[in-house]
Amino acid sequence: MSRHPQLDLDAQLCFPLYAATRAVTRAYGPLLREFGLTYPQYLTLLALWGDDEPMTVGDLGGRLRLDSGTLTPVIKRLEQAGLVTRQRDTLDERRVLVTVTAAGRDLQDQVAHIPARLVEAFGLDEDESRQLHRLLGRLLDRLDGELPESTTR
Amino acid sequence: MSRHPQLDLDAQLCFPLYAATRAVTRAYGPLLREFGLTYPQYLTLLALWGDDEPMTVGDLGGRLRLDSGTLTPVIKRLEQAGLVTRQRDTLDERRVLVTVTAAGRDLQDQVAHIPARLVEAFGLDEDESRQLHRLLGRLLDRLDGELPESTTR
DNA sequence: CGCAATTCGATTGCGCACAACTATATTGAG
DNA sequence: CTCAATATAGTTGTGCGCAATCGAATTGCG
Repeated sequence: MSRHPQLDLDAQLCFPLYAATRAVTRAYGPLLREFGLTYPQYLTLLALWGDDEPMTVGDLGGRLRLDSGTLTPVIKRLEQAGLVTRQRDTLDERRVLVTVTAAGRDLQDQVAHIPARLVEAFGLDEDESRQLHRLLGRLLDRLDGELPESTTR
Repeated sequence: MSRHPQLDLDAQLCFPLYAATRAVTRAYGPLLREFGLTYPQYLTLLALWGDDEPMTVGDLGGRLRLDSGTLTPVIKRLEQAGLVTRQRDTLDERRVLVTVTAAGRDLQDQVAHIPARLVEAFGLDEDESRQLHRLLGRLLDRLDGELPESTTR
């Protein structure tokens, strides 16, 4: 055993959080695969569907808390799949505007059943889900809150 | 806005979970970097410190819920850093035994202060931490429980 | 206006995750 | 004992995450 009880894997929050996230991502895998999507691609679409378009790469990054190094290739794959378009903003050539295509909008209806499937797989009752959601929100606010949380929302 | 309210990013558990995990990993980054470790490498050491050695690659995978495709390169980097050794089990040549070196054991004392630093950064009180831990545990049990949870624990 | 500072996105490099597959070793049925 | 089935780690290929850097566009100070 470890010389320091606080170093025990299961005694901390970090490992259960890490393992649970990967388990959830794995649970989404087969459902999203049906539509040729990965989990980060799906989240990117959720962000686009839930905001006014077009969004810039920076807007998406602020929403998803991902930088351009991660997002650029993800968006390019969504573009390749015909779900979004990318175009330089003519008013500010530094920006790239991301817009959902008709096919991308249609996908909303096809994936709309997925969240309920996952909630079922999670096996938490409504009260537990709400608590977990609240605690994760507090954690996020505390850890990411000091960052330049975009004022575009 | 989305045509389906259940597709809203923040209304679900999946995105807060995903974002919180990345925020926590980022929070560990600078603290672990001081010792030349990444977060998965740190978790791998925690698993080794917390169990009887030597552990096989499969044992580690069962503990961390990672497969050999992920663990093999992680362990090789820990070996490169002089923190663990790898050797074939002479009794069963399929297995690889991972053992912590003296330097690896010494690292325990140096990182022992890190969990408390993170707990502080999380900004959750004791009760909230316990609740979050419990809920994540339930989620993990439910999602990973059906897998061949190794009997070596 | 002129030019330094800033913004924005893309690029590069590294290290995970994981699926799919391979090679080798062990086990077990007949 | 033989050989098919299984167990185990490693390899390969794809797709994130993120730090660091770059190049181009924009802004703002003097």
